[in-house]
Amino acid sequence: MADLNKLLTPLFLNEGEIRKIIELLFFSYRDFTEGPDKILEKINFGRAHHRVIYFVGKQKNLTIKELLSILKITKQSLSRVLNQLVNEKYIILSVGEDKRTKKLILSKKGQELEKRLSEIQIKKIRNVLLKFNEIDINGFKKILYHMVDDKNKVKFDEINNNG
Amino acid sequence: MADLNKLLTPLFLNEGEIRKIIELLFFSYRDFTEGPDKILEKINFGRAHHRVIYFVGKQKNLTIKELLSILKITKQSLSRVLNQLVNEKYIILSVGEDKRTKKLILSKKGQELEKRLSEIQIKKIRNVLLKFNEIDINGFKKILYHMVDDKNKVKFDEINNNG
DNA sequence: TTATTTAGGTCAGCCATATTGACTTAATTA
DNA sequence: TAATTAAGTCAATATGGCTGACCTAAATAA
Repeated sequence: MADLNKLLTPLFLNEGEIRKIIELLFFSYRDFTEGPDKILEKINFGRAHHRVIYFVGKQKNLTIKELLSILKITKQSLSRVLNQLVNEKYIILSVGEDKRTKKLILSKKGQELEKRLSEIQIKKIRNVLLKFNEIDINGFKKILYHMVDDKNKVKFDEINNNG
Repeated sequence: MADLNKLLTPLFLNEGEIRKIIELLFFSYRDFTEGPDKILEKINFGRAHHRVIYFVGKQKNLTIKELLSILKITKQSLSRVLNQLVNEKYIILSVGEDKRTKKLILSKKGQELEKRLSEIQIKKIRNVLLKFNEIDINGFKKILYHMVDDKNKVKFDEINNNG
C-alpha cells in the first residue's frame, strides 16, 4: 500500500517534499512577522494591533463588524486591542450612517505606524521577488491563494475588490 | 518621487500587489493551522505541542538544545509543553552519549498523534498542489524558501540534510 | 586537577492573545 | 410594537510566550 502510493505520487507531491513546505511555511511566517513585532514591542503593542491597523488602513471606514469578519476573533478579543489604539489616538471612531455602526479610520499617527510596520514586510517580499521571474512569482501567488480556504478566498476577494 | 517609483516598479512588484501577498500569507497560515488546532484542543494541547511533536518525529534522537534552536523559544517556554508531552507519554526521553544531553523520540502514541495532525496539513497542501503544474510548484517552493531568513535557511537545510 | 563551560531543569512572576458566557444599550427592521 | 442587529462591557480561563534567578551534573580547558 505504502509502496504503491509512493509509485503513484509524483516526486514533487511525496510526503517528504510536502513536509518541507510545512516547515518552510513555519519558518517563513515566523521571519515575516519578526520585524514588525520588534517595533510593536517598543510601544507595548503586539501583532494583534498590527493586524487591526493594517486592515483599518486598507479599508477606510471599516466597521467593527467587518473588521471582526476579517480577523475572525471575538469582539471581546478585539475590544482590548482596539480600545488601546483608540485611546492612544492611532485610530479614530465615528458614527456611521446606520447609527448603530461605527466607522474606523487611521489618524495621521496611525497611518505613520502602519507605514512603518508594513514597509518592513513589503520590502522583505519585494527583495525576495526581485530575485525571481514572473513565472515563478505567478506560481507563488496562485498557490498561496489556493492555500486559503474557500470562505476566506471570498473575504480576500472582497477586500481587494475582486468580487 | 512616488510617481517615479511607480514607473520604475514592475506591475507585479508594486505595493498593492505585495500587500495582497501579505494578506494571503495571513489568511493561508491561519487556515493552515486551523485543522490541527481543533484536534489539539480536544486533548488540551495547543500549537506549541504540535511543533514539538512534529520536529521530534522528524528528527529521531533530537536533543533539547537542537529542538530549542529550531523552535527559537526559551527553555522555560519549551519546558511546560515538553513536560506535558513526556508525562502523557507522547515523547520518551533517554540519556545521550554525552550524558548531559537527552534524546527525544516519539512513542507509538506520539507517532499516532503526529500522523493525525500532520496528515491534515499534508492533504491540504497536496490537494492544492495537484491543481498546479511543476512550473508553478517550483516557483512556490523557491520563493517560500527565500522568504526564510538566511540563518533559518541554514537550519532548514540542516534538518533536511541539504547542508 | 581545578576552573569553566555546557546541557538541562526549575521556581516565580509577568504579559499578550485568545476563548466562553452573560448581560446591556441603542438603533434598525419586520 | 417586537425582534434583530451593532457595539460594548464584565468576569473568568487557557495558552504560549517572556525575564530573572538559581541549581545539578557532566564535559572540557587552563
